[in-house]
Amino acid sequence: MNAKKSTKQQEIELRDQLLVTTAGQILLTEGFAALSMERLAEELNTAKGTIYNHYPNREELLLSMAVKAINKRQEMFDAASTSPGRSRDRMLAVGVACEIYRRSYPLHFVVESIVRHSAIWDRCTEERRDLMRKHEHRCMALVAGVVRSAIADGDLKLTGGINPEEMTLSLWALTFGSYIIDMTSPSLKDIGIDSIHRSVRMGTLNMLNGYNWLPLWSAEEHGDHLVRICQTVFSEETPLPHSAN
Amino acid sequence: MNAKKSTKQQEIELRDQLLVTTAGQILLTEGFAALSMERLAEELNTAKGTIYNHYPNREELLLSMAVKAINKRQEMFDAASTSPGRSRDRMLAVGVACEIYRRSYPLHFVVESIVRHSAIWDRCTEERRDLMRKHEHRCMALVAGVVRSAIADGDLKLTGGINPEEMTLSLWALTFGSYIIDMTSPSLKDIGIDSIHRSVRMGTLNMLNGYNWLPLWSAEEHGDHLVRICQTVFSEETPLPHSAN
DNA sequence: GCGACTTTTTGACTTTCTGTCAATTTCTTG
DNA sequence: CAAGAAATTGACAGAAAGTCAAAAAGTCGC
Repeated sequence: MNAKKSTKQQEIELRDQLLVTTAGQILLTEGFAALSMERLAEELNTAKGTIYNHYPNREELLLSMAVKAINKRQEMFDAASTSPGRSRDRMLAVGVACEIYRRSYPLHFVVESIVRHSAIWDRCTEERRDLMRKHEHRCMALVAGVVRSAIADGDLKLTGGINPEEMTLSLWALTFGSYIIDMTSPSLKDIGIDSIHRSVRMGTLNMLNGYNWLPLWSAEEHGDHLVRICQTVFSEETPLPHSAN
Repeated sequence: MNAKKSTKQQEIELRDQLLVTTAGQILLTEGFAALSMERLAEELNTAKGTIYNHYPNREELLLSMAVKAINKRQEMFDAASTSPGRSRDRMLAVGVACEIYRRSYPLHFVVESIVRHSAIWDRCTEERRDLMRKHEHRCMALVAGVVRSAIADGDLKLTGGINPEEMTLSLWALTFGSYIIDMTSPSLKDIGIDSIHRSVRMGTLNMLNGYNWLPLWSAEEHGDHLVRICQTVFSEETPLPHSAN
């Protein structure tokens, strides 16, 4: 066996990439219903059996896409949770990471949410599900770590019998829930919701202030810190469009 | 035509009820994948065509179940948003309504979330989708009304350019998102999340405190008010088990 | 309670997609 | 280049969706 991969191996890997990007394109432009293994085979000009050689079923293909997605998210959370400054700056950086992730990688978000459905999830191999769970727990742990560091620094005291993971969950729920509702309720604009992102920002800002996480910020201060973090921690990412929204 | 419905009409309505409850049972006990029109026909001892006489496809059946569910939710929101006391009590009552709804009507919640999927949603008639949207907007409007009354009473001032609907959305997102994550991430217990409901309660409590919604409450005060509201506004509903969680 | 008309039911049929697998082609390697 | 390994193929079986013409059941005026 060569140090370099054989021609055939390369070809297969190349096709795997093409498979994933094609699936992503179909998903984004034509929706979940349009994504069938038959369609993928046609699109790639191969037989259906070849597609099934790559992934044992449609669900596994989706989950493998989701693992790639959450991997990216974890990377961004990593950068956020180790960024410089006080604990509250790092927590804001996590929020910024979520917003950039949602804005810049819409397919990633769609895939992550599709894969949560039992109809999909239940049909995947335990192996890949475990991989997904590990990433998810790691993301959670990174954020919970920021909460813990805030407590250690004396910037935050949790009351009401809540623990750092539960607090992390409610932040995650607020963000994730907003995006899901936004994605699946196309008529939000009609009822006065201009920007889901502003709603999430203000929701988290006020939740953190409510938890008395020092230093307390006004909406203006929050906005200033947000811009700074975009420029420093995530300067290489696509900048947030309409920073004010 | 009689004032009373003919025997046949009654029979059909009866079967419709049976159809819906059977579908619900399958959904809860065996999951979405097990719910097929063929299976329903077998279960009701009729031909497939008869099932299609009731609903033109599986998706419409699900959406009709979702409309029933959101109808119940709207009823509960109605009771909450017109309950006596200051605005913050009413908002807490909405939170209590969500918790009771989630605990006492698990099928309702499952159906509401299933139906949000584009794979389902897109295949339903515009008519029924509109009905669903109307209910959803009505629920949102009820909660936003509580926010507006708080502003009118001088108990709340919104800053940061946010409007009542956006604030409502973030509360709804926190609650809905938590339940979704709880439902689809079976390993939450492993990472220190004992009670999703406590997490939601503390999250909303602190978000409202952060928005400076008067009167500000401690975790203890919040708990006291919660018990009171369960007993007064929702006394006829199944009481919350493990009130402390 | 009969005959004409309407409504409902039925299940065989078409379609669409999943997933399998034996035969065939292509690739690798000594 | 030959022989064994690996990948590809497409026909096939299976499952479920959704259709529809024929049959059965129900309704109603007389």
